[in-house]
Amino acid sequence: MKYRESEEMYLETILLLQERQKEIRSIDIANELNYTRASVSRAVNLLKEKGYITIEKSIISFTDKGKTLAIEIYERHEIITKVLEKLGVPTKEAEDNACRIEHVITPELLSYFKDFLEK
Amino acid sequence: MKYRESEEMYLETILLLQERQKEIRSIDIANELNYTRASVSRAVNLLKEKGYITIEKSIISFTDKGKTLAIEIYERHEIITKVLEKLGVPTKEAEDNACRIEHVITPELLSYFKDFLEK
DNA sequence: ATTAATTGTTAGCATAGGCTAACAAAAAAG
DNA sequence: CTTTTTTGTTAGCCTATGCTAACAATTAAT
Repeated sequence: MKYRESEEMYLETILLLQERQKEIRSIDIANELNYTRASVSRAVNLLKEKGYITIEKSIISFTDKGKTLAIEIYERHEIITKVLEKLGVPTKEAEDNACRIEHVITPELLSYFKDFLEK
Repeated sequence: MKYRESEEMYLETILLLQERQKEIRSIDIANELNYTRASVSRAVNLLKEKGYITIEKSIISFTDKGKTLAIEIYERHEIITKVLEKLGVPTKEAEDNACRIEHVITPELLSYFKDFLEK
């Protein structure tokens, strides 16, 4: 089973929100992802238990481990988007699909994508 | 939620098996996907209920609807594989990732992929 | 400071889709 | 034609992850 997707989306969303606001709470994530507060509440607690984030007075922050992972996911996203754009896919469509593809590709394919972008 | 993936894998597997043998039973799918007979038993019954296959004396056959869908999925797979190969990804890796990507991309992206292959 | 609004949490439901265990039916072997 | 092996099915467990409903805690407004 691969239930990685949801976790990755949460981490990525937190990273994204960090670029717009300094303090992030569950409600921000809920609004961004269009999930209920209840769903987000549970999810962030799982992220906390896994050591990806800390929560102090409802303010969510990455741990080093979490930040590293989030950045990795985001880079994956960017690389895929760029590759798709190079194939002639309009930005919106590329972004959209990168979001879906980023959770499933192998590290090897990602390497080939990097190679492709470099030449 | 998108629980499409599993269903698509089953349909695709049945199509694949049809190219190697004329009669397909649950056990063949189980062997191919490395699932238990129990899991496959339930899954094929769901496919039957959805009108994608028929089961007569354990022999599984596509309905027209199911066959059409399976072929569509398979074509998606092929197109993605070809695109990846054109980017310099070795066949095995391309196949592997096509298998993962085919369940998540939008129809629009698929169109762009087709365009890309045609020029 | 009370009241009202906004956030967060908890409990519990639902579904998809794997699994094991136990049993039933069908096919193969003797 | 029994016995053994192979298949198929059923029941029920488990996890991830969405949801609603109800309640708690915090923040903002009067």
